[in-house]
Amino acid sequence: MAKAERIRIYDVARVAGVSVATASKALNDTGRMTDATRTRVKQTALALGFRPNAMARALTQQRSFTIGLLTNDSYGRFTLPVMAGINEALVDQGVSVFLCGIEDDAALGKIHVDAMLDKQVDGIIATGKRIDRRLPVDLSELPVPVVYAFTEGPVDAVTLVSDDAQGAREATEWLLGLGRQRLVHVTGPDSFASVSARAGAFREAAGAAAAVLHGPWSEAWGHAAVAQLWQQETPPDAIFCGNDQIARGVVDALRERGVDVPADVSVIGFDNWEIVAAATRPPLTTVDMNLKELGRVAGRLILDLAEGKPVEPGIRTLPCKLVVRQSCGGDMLARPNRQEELQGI
Amino acid sequence: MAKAERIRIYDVARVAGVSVATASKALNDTGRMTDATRTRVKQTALALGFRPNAMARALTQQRSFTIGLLTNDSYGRFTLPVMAGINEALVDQGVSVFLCGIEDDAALGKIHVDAMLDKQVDGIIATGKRIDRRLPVDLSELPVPVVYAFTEGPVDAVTLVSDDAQGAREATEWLLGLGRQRLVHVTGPDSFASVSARAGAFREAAGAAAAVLHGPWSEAWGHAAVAQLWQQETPPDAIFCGNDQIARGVVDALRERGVDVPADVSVIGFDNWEIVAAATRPPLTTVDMNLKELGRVAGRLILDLAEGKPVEPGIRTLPCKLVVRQSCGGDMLARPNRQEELQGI
DNA sequence: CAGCGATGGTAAAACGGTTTCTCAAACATC
DNA sequence: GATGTTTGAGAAACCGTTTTACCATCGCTG
Repeated sequence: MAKAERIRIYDVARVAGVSVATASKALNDTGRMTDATRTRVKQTALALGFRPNAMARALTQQRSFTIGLLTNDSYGRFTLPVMAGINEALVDQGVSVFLCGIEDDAALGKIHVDAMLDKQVDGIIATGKRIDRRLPVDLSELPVPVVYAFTEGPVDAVTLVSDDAQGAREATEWLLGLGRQRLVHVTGPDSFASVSARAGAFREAAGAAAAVLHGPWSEAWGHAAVAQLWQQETPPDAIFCGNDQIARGVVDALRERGVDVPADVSVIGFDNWEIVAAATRPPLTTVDMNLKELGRVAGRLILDLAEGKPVEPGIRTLPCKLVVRQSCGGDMLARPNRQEELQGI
Repeated sequence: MAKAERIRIYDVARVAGVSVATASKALNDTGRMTDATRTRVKQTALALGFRPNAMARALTQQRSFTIGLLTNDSYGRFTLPVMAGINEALVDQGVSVFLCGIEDDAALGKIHVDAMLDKQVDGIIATGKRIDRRLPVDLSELPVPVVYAFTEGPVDAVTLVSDDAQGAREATEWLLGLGRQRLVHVTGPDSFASVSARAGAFREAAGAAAAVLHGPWSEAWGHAAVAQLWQQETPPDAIFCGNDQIARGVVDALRERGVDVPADVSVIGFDNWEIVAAATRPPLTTVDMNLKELGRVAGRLILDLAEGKPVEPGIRTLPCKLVVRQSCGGDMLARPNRQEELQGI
């Protein structure tokens, strides 16, 4: 903890033999001066190891280069990829991110939002664990821009979601393309908007008769669903699951029954939660919601908003991507961009 | 986005009929004035919804009420609980946390640390995914205090770790207490310090002859270990695993073999990574490293340091706690504080 | 050579608070 | 009633930048 006296712009100016004003302009590439002066100032700043005090700068510029990320997703399963994307988009702009987990506690939410505003964040990104629920805080009358990513916001807000329907369609078509005929969709509670969206797309692609089974978002439900399905005379030859945990349960249950995945049955998951998808035997083919990209876009949007650039309000939908592993079988070479997908693992 | 003009202390002063200086002192409970004046100022501030600009305040006070959290744990498995604890400790002090994931990228680490310093953080907490590895950045000569939590730091630093040996001992003794006789420890690579610490404690408690098997930190290794162990004439009746993923693999492999958990074999995991531990069938009894508490302590320490209070350098070790679920069997009632443990799930 | 527009630079005023210093009035002391 | 001593409050300096306004100097033109 060497309490090295921090260098101020005043020091740079003195050493370079100019006024503070000139130093500031030199370093920010603004104002007019000879090239000689500008480079001289820059060099001394570099030599002295000068780093401007972001607080002082924020005070005049009305820009703190700081944003807040609000989430109620305590496992970080959705938030962390989003956060990674945000950081990726903002780090070279020198923007830092306050992360606040607020669970579903409105009071805690208010405290954190107030703290963020006090600290003059340039914007707030709201995110969560569910696309059709709101955070327990009202962000609609804030003095800073807000972007909703993977969580519901007011109708006129800037919102980012992943394309559940398209993801489900791709998964279903992939199964059909493998020659599977009896498709079933085992998914979460139908109170979730994502569930209906995915189920709808599944039915459209697989035929209206194709069964959709609802249950909790758990491995246990995957087991139960298999038990139920294998009571029927002709069990399915392909199961598209609403998330990776259900898919894992399904795969495990099938193995216990002696049903071969992927030889007898193809299974596809949803989320590409690597820790589950990769540990399943065989590793899960699954739909990736591209949350990192979603985070990147959110970061860029909040930046644009902070800079006053015009941003069209409304819902932006980002495509999902099928990540092919080994739970479906079939001819992987048929897939044109297979290399890339395998790398995405 | 109602761009409501933010109220400044100037406005409060004017409305309350005092000078800015008096207003400031009134609100901060400093200086001398009649109680009447003080409360009048406070009331007007409240009525106007005044919130001080944290940047401006930081500039004079040399305190930003902001800290940085640096991590290379991209899954957030260890970082999120730590972060939750930190937040819990700091939120009522009005401190916000910059979260920066730096992977193992030294350049990225430097960028983020510099950004934090520019933003005048009051301190930095370093954390990671491994207790015996350092982050790829040197934090030893920083102008702000640093606390290392669940990651290695310089010898004279303030460091927080969980008590691997004690956790392993408790797990082992629990198995012995259930009457198990042939204990085996299936764990991670012995290049990990935690692995040796736990293995050492295991051997001490279970007898020097008790076997310790090393492998990767994966479910697959759990399966492999069981295959290996059940080749022997007398397989173990209790398996203590180095993490929950291995334990999950072990439990699954045993079920596939028709070995009953917990009737025939007791299994204990490590980490209490709920998403794995609770989904295992039966749910895993496992050692919780109390990372949230670790975060709380880290938060308090960094605050003390920031306020200049004396903090003894050195390694602080926090106890682990056994979380009892159903993978061990035995008389759960025997455990005195069982209720509490079950709630901890 | 007076007049004028660039050019290169500086002094000073923000930004929004806190803190130190100063001072008049009220009060106590002798 | 003259002389300290509190007490309450305000003026001004400060924190470290950016930005505005201003001012020399210079080269050019007519």
